[in-house]
Amino acid sequence: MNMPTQGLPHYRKLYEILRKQITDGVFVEGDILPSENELCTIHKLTRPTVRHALDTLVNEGFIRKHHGKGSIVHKLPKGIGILSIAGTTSALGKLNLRSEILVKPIVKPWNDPFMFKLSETEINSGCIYMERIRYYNDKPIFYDINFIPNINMPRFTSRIFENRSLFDILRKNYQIEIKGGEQKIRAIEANITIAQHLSVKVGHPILHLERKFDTNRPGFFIYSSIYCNTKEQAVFGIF
Amino acid sequence: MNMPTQGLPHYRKLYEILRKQITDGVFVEGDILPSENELCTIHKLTRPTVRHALDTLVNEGFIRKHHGKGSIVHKLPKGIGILSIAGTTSALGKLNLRSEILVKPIVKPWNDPFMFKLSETEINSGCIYMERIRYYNDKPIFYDINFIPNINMPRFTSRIFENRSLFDILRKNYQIEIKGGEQKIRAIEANITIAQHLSVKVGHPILHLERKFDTNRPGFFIYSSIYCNTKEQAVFGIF
DNA sequence: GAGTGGTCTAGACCACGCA
DNA sequence: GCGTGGTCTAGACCACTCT
Repeated sequence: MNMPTQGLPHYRKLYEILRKQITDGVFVEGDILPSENELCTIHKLTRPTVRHALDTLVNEGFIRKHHGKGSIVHKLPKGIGILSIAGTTSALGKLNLRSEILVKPIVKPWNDPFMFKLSETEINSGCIYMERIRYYNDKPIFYDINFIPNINMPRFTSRIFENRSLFDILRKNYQIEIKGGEQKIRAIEANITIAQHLSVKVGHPILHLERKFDTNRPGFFIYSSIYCNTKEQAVFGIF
Repeated sequence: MNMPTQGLPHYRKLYEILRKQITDGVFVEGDILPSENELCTIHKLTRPTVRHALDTLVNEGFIRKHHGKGSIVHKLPKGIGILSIAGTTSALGKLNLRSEILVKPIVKPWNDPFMFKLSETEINSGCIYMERIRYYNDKPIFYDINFIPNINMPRFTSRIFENRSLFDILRKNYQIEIKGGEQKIRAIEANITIAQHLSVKVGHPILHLERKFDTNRPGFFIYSSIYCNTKEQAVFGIF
């Protein structure tokens, strides 16, 4: 399940260790992590390296630092965290997240117009298209449509996605890492399609996220259009 | 208008310089910034310091780094950027943003229930409450309600807010800096109050953000509930 | 005063992109 | 091959918090 820490830079290894300890409950909300100097001696690293790891945890909202006190574990979000989440950081509460493929990956031309500006290369290659529903506590919460450039993605359309993270597959089979991204956020009314997929009435307010992910492949971006029913569960973000 | 750079750490000064050059158009989308080594010699700094400044710009979406190439200026968001924006980073497109006070700051007890859990100290102190409408291109886009703990905030209720940033006033008059925060995001239907303030029909889909800001004062948080009409302008975020 | 995180220096070696 | 950013070391001094 977990990725091996071999080959990763030191600060990343330490990050993964501490992150796991927090999500596993070794450290809980309000706990103080070992001090930077202690982490240095424990892991045989120097302070800039340790601080790099801690900075990442701060950016992702797992800890907060307090000058003169220490690094304090922040409360884990109670809602569904899909914002500000990138890289190996996967959605929180994933134990309760189940996904179901609505449209299996197929190769087709890009939608026109598209939500983001595309490069010539992207347009000429076409895209791999798939639709998914994600359930939270057995209720359909997310209906997402994904667009992946059809550039050097062998056998992608025949892979099994059920209950597997799209980003996990991209990382493990194609060595594609998500480095960041941007998104447009809107509140819209559910149309007939969205209403059916999310089990709501037509006209129900829906959160719409249009996202563009940066990857470690230059010029290679992943796009998602996500419709989210926030009636019972808010989407959670940090900044 | 601009804050003086005296007293700021070196990496922060360099950040402010580069950020201004980007927002002022000295560097435009696609331009490559001077290399890290060049910035070192220009500003008489060492690489970790320069990198710290660049890291901040990356986190806020102003630049992207490409291994072996350089730091490339990212396109500035076209929508309204109020997510992932903290500290001295103010909203983009602010030239077109005008704000109007709906309810002048008054001291009152906290709403019960409140959108976030409050500490005993916060509850016992009461809060400073104010409501605002913000216009984008002369259309009402944001209706926001702000809650500030009434702890050591002399003369706050008599200050002039019209067209001034709340965060600017907090920084300049009370030395309060925003360090980060968290938010809950929902799509809701406009009720009668929201509909009036944002000039939409009752039932119109509205983006609702409930935000909690961390500050440099320990235990001191700012809270905002923001209703946003995203019909014409999406809200923009980076991650 | 002791310990914490915040800032900074002055180097080093590596992997990547490009000509 | 060269310049770029990515990682890392081994120190240093300061400001803040708590006792």
